[in-house]
Amino acid sequence: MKAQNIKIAVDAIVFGYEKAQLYVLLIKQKYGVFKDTWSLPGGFVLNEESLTEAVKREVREEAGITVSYLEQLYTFGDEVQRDPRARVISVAYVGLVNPEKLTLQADTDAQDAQWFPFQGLPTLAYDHAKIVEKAIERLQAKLSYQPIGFDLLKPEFPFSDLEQLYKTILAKELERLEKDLDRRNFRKKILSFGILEETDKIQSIGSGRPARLYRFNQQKYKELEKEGFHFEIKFA
Amino acid sequence: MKAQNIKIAVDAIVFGYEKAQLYVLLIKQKYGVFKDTWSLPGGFVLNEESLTEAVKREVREEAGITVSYLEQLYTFGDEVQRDPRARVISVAYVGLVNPEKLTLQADTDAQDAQWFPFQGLPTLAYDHAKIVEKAIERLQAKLSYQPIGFDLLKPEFPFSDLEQLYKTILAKELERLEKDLDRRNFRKKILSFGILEETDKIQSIGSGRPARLYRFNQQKYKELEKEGFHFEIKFA
DNA sequence: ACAAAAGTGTTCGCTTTACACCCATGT
DNA sequence: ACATGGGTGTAAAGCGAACACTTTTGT
Repeated sequence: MKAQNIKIAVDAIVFGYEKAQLYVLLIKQKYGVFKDTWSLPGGFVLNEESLTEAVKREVREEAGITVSYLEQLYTFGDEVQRDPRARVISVAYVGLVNPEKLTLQADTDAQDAQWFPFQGLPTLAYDHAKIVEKAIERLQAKLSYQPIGFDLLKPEFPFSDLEQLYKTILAKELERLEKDLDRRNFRKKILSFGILEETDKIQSIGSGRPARLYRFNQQKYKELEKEGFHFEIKFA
Repeated sequence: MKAQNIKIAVDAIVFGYEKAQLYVLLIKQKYGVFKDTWSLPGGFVLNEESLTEAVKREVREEAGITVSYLEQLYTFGDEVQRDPRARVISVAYVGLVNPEKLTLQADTDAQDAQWFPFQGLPTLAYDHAKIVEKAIERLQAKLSYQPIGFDLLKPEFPFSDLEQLYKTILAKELERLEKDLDRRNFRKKILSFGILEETDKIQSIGSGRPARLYRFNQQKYKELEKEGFHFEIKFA
């Protein structure tokens, strides 16, 4: 039996959200067959680091960004051919960042990192299109049964932002079902969970009545979860 | 930068079900530090095979079994230390087999393969206990939103078998909620999906009224799925 | 005053739940 | 005849869906 000659890499698909737009972080490749092609941040795992460490390191090195949520997505092991001399297996992660980090510093190597609107991604290197597809499915699914939307918002946000986030990310789904999020029902539902606390801040943007800001209470959520509570927002 | 020295392996957690019992397939290790310890079937991925091929091959070689359902579970990459000379990353898969395959042939290397009742697993090698834990969570979760229970039953089965399967696998969950599956409601629900077809066979086992056999119509399910149908059985 | 966004309750229909008796066979 | 498991309907409650007007600010 020949010695195993497979390399292991990680790839990150990092989502950001701002002003009713979902963004994906991409890196321009500098070398190799895919030179000047956009790709997801990622790279080979070092011998001494864990997989999540590797992902975080790559995202930091390539874009100067720290994610606020990270979750393993899937391991793509059948077709990736990154390096002609060796087979590569890639463990893909989904990351979320809050809007403060959406502006990229031009430090380090970050010149070639850029946020792209999810609608309107360029052609991607390797099999990254497949990863993106799986990632958006996961994001959409998780949005309906886990409170991860908050990781894409500022720590304190008006209710309408949360609502708009759901509308944006689930747009395709809602369209297919010919449904729309009902503002009142959505708010009622979320508030009934008791995982949001209202701050005493009120924010006014342009015209219209100013909005009260809310904060997600992670701790409260974890408590409730232990008691058997399930976050769930349905669209049927 | 030192050359990457990480090996990639696959592990399979294969579930079987029979007579209100959930089983897990285990292999007795023949060599190494874990000699004579039970472990999940698995091993290193060959250079030329895909991950799923690797899993299927290992399960075949080590237990002479072919699974009827296979799904990637998770990639465990942070702590596995299988071989003292190299780090090992393991991609775990969940497999399901129907009851016909629950009797192991004594051919090939299968002498050291054995089905263990899920309640009552021995101490496992490596980090396999962690894999088992994640796998049962996945199995329980999927049971409620995907029609995978059928892969654990014979192609034609009485309704009570399906019901008992759910009761068995979700026992912990039902206990925690102090709920029980209602026979009538369960049946009504499942039948309302229109993914079961009744056969004209009637099966009599011991005493009691004989039961009509049903068959899962995979094709019908796929059609419905395309139209936006979601299989779902709740326990709240 | 008007435009723009935030905030708020009620009714209706459907889905889920709870619940008990008869049926067909083996012994 | 009795024991065993299979098969069936209905009523009440709870939840999700639909829906419109008032409030507060900017211009």
